[in-house]
Order: sequence, then structure tokens, then C-alpha cells
Amino acid sequence: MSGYGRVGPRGWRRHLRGCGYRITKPREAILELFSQSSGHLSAEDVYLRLARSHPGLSLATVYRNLDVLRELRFLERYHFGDGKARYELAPQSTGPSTHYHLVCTACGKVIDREIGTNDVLAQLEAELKNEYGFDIRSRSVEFMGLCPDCIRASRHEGS
Amino acid sequence: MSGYGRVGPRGWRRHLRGCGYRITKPREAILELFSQSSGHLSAEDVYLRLARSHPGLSLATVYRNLDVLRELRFLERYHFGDGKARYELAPQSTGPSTHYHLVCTACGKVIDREIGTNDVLAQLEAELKNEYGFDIRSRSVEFMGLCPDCIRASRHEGS
DNA sequence: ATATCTGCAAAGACTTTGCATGAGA
DNA sequence: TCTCATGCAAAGTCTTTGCAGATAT
Repeated sequence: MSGYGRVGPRGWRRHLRGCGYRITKPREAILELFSQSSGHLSAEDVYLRLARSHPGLSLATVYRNLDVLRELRFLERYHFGDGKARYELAPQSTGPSTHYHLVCTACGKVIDREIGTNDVLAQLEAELKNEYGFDIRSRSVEFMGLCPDCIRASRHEGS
Repeated sequence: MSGYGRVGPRGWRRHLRGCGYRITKPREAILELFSQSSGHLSAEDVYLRLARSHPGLSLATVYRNLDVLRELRFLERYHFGDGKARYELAPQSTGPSTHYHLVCTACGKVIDREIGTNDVLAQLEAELKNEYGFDIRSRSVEFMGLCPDCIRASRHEGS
């Protein structure tokens, strides 16, 4: 559920170093934040949550580090259709992520679910590899709709 | 394969009118363009392709109309991770779309495929409805990776 | 006639970049 | 010490909005 993806709870320092990156306060803080919070955070979310404990932190630094951490595969980036990228701790596995998202288009709530049809998608990916010669690196499966709260709310205002 | 989604090749005029919208040159042109081209077009793509035959057309009008046509379910909007929205003619069915995308993260090429695991996803959606009370309106299934051309190109430049 | 639509230009939202200073190894 | 990282501010990209004139019905 938590952890630092494929490198374990403390291995990320070594991994960063090994790739020529340095261990800095913003990087530690961002990784720490993701390991503790379970949601899908936008750059601004990260910035706001760290602002109090890290005065002077800049949004540009957050963007740069989210990008570094994504290149190192600590984080995965998603687009849920509202124009901002969201980040999430990458799963332990070395392959593409094995979960999907349930996105409420009204309030923006996002629910994570493990994929129960893993084998089906894996088979599909194998076919695609054969048929098109595509090397599939990641997948994104999202279901968009209305959550119970927003269904209720939309009933009360007509429509 | 082509057609105007759930309203048939000529029904879109009636549909627009019925919703209080007017039939204008830009709207005709945009719908015409989507019915003829098979790709996933960004707002700018649409603008550039219509610019020659529709001098004076503005990008703002394209954005506004893409939005109108999406609300009316003539078009579907996707985000493939490069920051721009892409639009595509909606499928005939009244339910969520029944295809997925194969996206090359290097050159941006997008291949459309029909979903062969339709029943699996449909079952999943039914479960989600029961479990979370979500009303699922659309789905988005994307596989990201490298197309053969870009695999070849990356080999030639090292890495 | 009149409510909708358009073009233009300006503003908005999110993200990236340049540069001098500061910090890690 | 020497390179990489940061903060600040400016710029970039995609998209939305305000408004007066034009258009569809």
C-alpha cells in the first residue's frame, strides 16, 4: 500500500544517487508526502501541502522534482481530463501498473482499484506487441462518471 | 466507421436544433471534417485543416464548438498525456465507447482498436456500479509505449 | 426581430525555462 | 570545489472569456 515503489522504503536514496541525482530537502519531502498520502496529487496539491513545513519552496521545484521522480519511475503521472496532471506512487511491480481509476467528473474524486482482469489485459498487450510491434510501457484504464454524492446533488437541482 | 454518432448521417442538424443550437458554417465544417478524417484531432489540428477553406475562422470558435459537440455527444475528448485534448467522433452506441488507444509516447502516433474484452469491462463496470454507486458515463483505456519506428530510432541513437 | 454565434483580443490555468544564488558530495 | 538544485520571475502552451458586430431562424 505504501513504500517507495520498486526500490523499497529506504532504497530510494541509493537509487537517486546512482542516477547522478542528489538528495535534497524538496525531494525527500515530496517522496515522504507521497508515501504517506494515498491520493492522486497535482503539482499544486504537493506544493500546498509542503508549503507550511518548507517555507520558500517553489512550485517550479515541485514540477521539476515530480518530473525527475517520474523519470526514475518512483511516480506515475495521470491525466484525468481536468487539465492538470496527477501523480501517484508507482507500484512495486516492474511492469505497467496493475490498477485502474474511477473518476467522478463532477467533483473530481478519484478511487483506485486493483485490476481484477489482469490476465485479460496482459493477453491484450501481448497481442498488440505481436500485431503492431509496439513496446508497451504503461497502461491507463479509467472509468468516468458520477459518484453517489454528485448523483444525489444533481437530482436536487433538477436536470 | 464513419457517420455522425448516435444521430445518423443527417440527423445531426435536427439534433442541434432540438437542443437550441444553430446550424452554422463552423459547426458544419467541423462535423464534416471529423466525419471524413479518421484521426484524433486537437483543436489546433481542426483549426489548421479548416483555415484554408474557411478564412477568418478563429481558434476560439473551434474550441467553443468542440465543447458544444462534445456536450451533445457527437464527439469524445481524450487526453493522451501531451497536454492537449484530442477529439474523435463518438461511436454509434449509446453506452461508453467500445475501443481503446495505443499511444506512442515518442512520436504521438495514436492507433484505435476495438475492444475485444468488451464483456469483461462491462462486467467490471456493473460491479463498480454496485460497489460504489458510481454512474459510469465513459471509459478510457490507453496503452502507452513505443511504436516500431521509434523503437528503431532509439536504437540508432544509443541508450 | 432577437437570441445565438463569431472573430478578435485579452485573460486564465497549468507548466516550463533562464539565471544567479545556494547546497550536496 | 564543482556540479547539480533551488527560488524567483518571466515566458510558453493550451484553453477560456468579454464584447461588439454578424448570423441563423
